[in-house]
Amino acid sequence: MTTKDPDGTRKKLLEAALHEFHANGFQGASLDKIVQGTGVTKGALYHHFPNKAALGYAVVDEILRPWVIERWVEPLFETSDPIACLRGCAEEAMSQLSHDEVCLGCPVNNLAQELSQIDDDFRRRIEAIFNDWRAGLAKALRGGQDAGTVRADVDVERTAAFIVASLEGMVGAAKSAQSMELLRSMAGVMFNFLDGLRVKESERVA
Amino acid sequence: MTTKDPDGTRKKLLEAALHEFHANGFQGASLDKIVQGTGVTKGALYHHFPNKAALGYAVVDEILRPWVIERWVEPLFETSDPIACLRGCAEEAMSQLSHDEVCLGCPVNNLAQELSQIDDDFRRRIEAIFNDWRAGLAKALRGGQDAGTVRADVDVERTAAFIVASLEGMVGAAKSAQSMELLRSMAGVMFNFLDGLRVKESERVA
DNA sequence: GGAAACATACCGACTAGTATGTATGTTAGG
DNA sequence: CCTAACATACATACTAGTCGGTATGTTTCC
Repeated sequence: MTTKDPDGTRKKLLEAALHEFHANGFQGASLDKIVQGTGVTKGALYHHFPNKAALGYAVVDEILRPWVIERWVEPLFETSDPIACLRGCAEEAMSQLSHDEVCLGCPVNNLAQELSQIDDDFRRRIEAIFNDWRAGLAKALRGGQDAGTVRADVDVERTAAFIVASLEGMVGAAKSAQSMELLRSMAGVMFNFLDGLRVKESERVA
Repeated sequence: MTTKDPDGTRKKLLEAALHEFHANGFQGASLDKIVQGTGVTKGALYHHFPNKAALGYAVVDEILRPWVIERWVEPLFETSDPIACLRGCAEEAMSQLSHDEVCLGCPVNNLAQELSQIDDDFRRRIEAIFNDWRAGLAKALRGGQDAGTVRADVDVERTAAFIVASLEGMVGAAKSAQSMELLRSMAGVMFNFLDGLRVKESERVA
């Protein structure tokens, strides 16, 4: 230890924990391995977090939630064409995904599926992320309706929920198949579905 | 122990293991708890299965795989309207789902998401189930095209993959939200999507 | 300014408990 | 009577979490 750096130590622990959780799940994650990777010690870990669960909660709240919002929600804030915007998010996410990352899946959904039934505090925190996402997407679709890019008969809340669930399902399927190709195939169908939500040129109100 | 019953013992172990895995995940499952529930002892367990992983593999191969095939694939075998058939499967599945079961999610996808990255033998076995499902659905869609119920321009393989992934994603989202209502909402959007795959009445070839 | 008093950050060996898996003993049945 | 089927007791490894102790900062007060 060269010098005290509480914020840095905390951040290192969160990052290391995220990777360990992503790779092994929360239950499979070992605190010893987490601290080994950072050089930080267990004493420091328990100085910053009262227990393993609290470390997990902090990872969800302080890393995953901002990450999802930044990548998937904020881009939708000021667009009149949410469908194109969403497609852009998806394509960017896919383009940045390595083979290894495909095999690891979505860290948020991994935790959701592993822990929802086991730890209700975990579940609520993760659900907050999905709620933000669904709400942001629904609002953007609504905006698209106002702007005339999205069909008026689309139920924005339900459609948003379906889209978010499908995206996570696709990532999960690709993870299980270890196949980026499968992910891209399914994305193609999803994009067709999204196009089906558009106002058709022939129906366009000038 | 009143009498010896190897097949029965084995089956009891598989059922108990399935429930433990479903409730706590594979890593979170305890062999002691599994045997406690059945009255069978640990010696019997290790007589029938060399280790915990083998027990898990057997659950996937001998319980989950037949279960998925029976519920989701076989009904598609002899139908000329796969879209209606699939919808029927989904609605039946939803109608039989209790609140607790919604919170537990799909046992197949739970294991897939938990273990794909950790144990490749697990992953391959689970992937075999999804492959069967996707292939069966794709074949049925193809049959629907031949029968004139499904549009000819539908890419059956990719669409099948998307549908399976979306279904699992929806169940996973409902699990995280602990909400049957959300599941039904998303199902409505899914059914609309499926209807979009139909040959429209106006385009029907007599 | 400087030292005492205190607070925060961090260290790492240790404990108690639990997990899977094993070794050995007992029983039932062809 | 011999082997498969089961039971019990135990070994071993690993886990989360603890606790006494140390080092670095920060405040207080003469």
